[in-house]
Amino acid sequence: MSELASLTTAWYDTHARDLPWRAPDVGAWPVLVSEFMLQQTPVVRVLPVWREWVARWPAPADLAVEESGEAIRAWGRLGYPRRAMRLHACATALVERHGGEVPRRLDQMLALPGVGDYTARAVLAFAYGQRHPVVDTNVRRVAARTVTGAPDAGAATTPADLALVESLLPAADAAAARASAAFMELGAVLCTARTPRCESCPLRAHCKWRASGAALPEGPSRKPQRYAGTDRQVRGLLLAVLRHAPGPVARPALDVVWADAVQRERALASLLADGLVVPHGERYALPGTPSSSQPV
DNA sequence: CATACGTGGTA
DNA sequence: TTACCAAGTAT
Repeated sequence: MSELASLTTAWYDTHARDLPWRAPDVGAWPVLVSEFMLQQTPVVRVLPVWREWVARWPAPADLAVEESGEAIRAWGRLGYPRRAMRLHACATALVERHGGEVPRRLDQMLALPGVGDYTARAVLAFAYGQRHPVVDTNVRRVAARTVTGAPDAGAATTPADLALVESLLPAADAAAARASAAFMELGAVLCTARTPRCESCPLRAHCKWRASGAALPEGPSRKPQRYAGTDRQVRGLLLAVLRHAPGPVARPALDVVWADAVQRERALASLLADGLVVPHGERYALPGTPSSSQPV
């Protein structure tokens, strides 16, 4: 089964995108930062923010001494700002538990805030060259199409997915880590969800899905992902106001972002519950924002 | 196991 | 223009 890995790795050797977190001298912390940012956010939007973060906070300890509100502000418009909070909490945990280093053990990685099955293995593979099944949406799609012939993977990552991908990896650590990057790249660049470029694929002669006609799914393969009118949108609007404010913000400045007061209050309450926003008397701010005598 | 959680580009 | 989709995690 290593045929798929060797073909994909050979393709990767000549076609990989030149992404900065893949440079050989990049440490485990910048790799970890990239993985947090890449959770559900496209590469092109991550690039500028990642550069800013690793220049500003080159080690976990540099971020850990900041207020979490600084992380939220620097997160910009990457989306899912809870990731910024978790990355800040992760930096703190790295300082407290691991001397400011990124650990090399899977169980220690999985115990970190915001680090799940994918991120833990991705960092160990890409930063430390370890052999782990690195299973993201790209890899699951590539495996589903080539191996099982399905047009897409199931809704969630299963232990069977991990086992299947693990069985595809070369035995040696470094080769396995490179194959993991190669499978992801293949899914991101060629074996895409909507417009696969099978003509250019190094696996075209081995792909069960292509052999059966490579038919794309009829309707939506996943549940519809609404945004307009949801609490998520309202949270985003509220947080955008606070990100751009120099200090605590009074109610009227928040009220203007959404007409429905019930939904607005619910969104603000959830931001407070998440710790993304903290009260300053009658006003609100990102965590760690100094109180100002000049109401905004 | 399903659901909540941002944002913007592309077809 | 609507709708899909993008290197997931926590609950």
